[in-house]
Amino acid sequence: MSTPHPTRTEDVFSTLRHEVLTGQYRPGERLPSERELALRFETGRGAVREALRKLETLGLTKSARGGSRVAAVDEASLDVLGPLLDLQPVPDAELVDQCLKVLELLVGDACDQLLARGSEAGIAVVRERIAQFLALSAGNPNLLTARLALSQAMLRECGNLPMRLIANGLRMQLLERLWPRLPEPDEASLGAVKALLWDLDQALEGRNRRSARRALQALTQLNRDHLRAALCDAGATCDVNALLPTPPSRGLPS
Amino acid sequence: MSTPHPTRTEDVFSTLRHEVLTGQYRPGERLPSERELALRFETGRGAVREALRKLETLGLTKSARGGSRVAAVDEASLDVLGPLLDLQPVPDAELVDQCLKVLELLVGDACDQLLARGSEAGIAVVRERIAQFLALSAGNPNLLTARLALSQAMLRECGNLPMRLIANGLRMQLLERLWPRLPEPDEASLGAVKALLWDLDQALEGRNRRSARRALQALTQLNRDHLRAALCDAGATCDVNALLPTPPSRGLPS
DNA sequence: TGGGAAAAATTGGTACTACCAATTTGGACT
DNA sequence: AGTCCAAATTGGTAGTACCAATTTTTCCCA
Repeated sequence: MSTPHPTRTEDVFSTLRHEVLTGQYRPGERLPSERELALRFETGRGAVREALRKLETLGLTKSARGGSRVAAVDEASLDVLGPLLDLQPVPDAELVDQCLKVLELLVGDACDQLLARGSEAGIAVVRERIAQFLALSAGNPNLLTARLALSQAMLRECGNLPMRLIANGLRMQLLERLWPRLPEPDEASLGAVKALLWDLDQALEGRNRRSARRALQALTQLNRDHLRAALCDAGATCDVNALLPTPPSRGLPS
Repeated sequence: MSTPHPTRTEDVFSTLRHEVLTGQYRPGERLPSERELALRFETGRGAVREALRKLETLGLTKSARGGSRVAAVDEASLDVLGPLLDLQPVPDAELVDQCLKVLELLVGDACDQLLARGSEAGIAVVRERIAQFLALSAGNPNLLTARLALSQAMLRECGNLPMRLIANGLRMQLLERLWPRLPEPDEASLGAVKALLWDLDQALEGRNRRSARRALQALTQLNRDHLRAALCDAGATCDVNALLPTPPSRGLPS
């Protein structure tokens, strides 16, 4: 929003997206006509149309002859999460936590599937990632990258494509916004993480699904707590529902 | 694919999407120029550009001055799942099963969160949905709708927005393709479902998270088995990886 | 006065042209 | 071969014109 957008289409797109997400147009309401929008943004109708196609693909609007209408937010694509986090200067702690909860769920199940299928190669890959992380010392800038590579490997090796797509999408949108705010791990917490990772490694070696699950759970809980604290310190709000425009009144116009 | 697309943009979009998903362009490879595509589809460059914007929003391509390039499939949005299912006349049984597995995971956790938070109103809503289903008899065409309304209610009431977005997206894409193939529940299986739903209802009343979890798990397992059988009978393939174009060669061009 | 059908204005869909700026490509030169 | 520069290519934007579907308004008749 502060940086000038590289293209007019992107400008129109992100502005309209923001306006829809902030509820300036209520679900089912008509959007201004393309010609009006072109006039307002001082651009050609082509750029406006391209922006509308993008909104439509996100599931935020429906275009048809006679006019475009906005859709309810929870009918939208997962990809609106990022913009939703951008609505406030500091991402909403509750929403971030919900995302992490879903990620925890997915990674946990991925690990379970991995062990259940007994994919030797997959387990080996994941364990190698763990080893790579454990080899890093505090202050190493690659710590986060290594940590992410671990969960990514787990999701890849579990063989569940939808799971991978979801996790990738979530991670992308979160990372973009959270990277600068991620708490620098201090000695103590890094030690805790490493201990848990060591547990996880042992569980993987012993093909112990319950232990692995427990270690992963503790690991992500640690992450969630740290991140929530960091966000709240930064003055984050903590109420998802306040972000959403008008609770869907039953029976919106088709 | 069989039905003629309502607009030229949609035509170009779905055709290109199909070609990308079937691997006719390898990840990182350049797409034909907009002018070439316009020529090929016998349409104006505007329509082609709108289609490209949609592909870009899906995460399947990246456009920049100098040319558009296709991205790796697992960097795409969750919304490519539907088209991915369309690659074959009968949706791939394995992929569908993976989707259901994720849905099961989400609904299960939603139920857990619901009980954990002890939201009286939410629990009441869900129990009402259960009652509505139990009131229907075999052969009633609303059975499926009622069944879906149940899990939808659970996801809505659990208060986790990302979860709702994911589940909605998954369900939408699955339903569109699977609705005509959904197995008509016979007396016996309907009875089993109703018994499990009754269990679930009891668990909800008693705020018993473990029982609820178990009932839900059994319920979705039933669904998965039925659907997989139906798809395999219809001659579905059963190998997700065969669907994906070229396993991502490490280090694709930026 | 109310309802409904016809006419007018609006709107999205498509096509075509022209020009700019960034990138890519290919060849000339060192 | 390696480098650099210029030309061709490509995406981004602007503008116009027209069509077909939809919406809105108008007006007539019961």
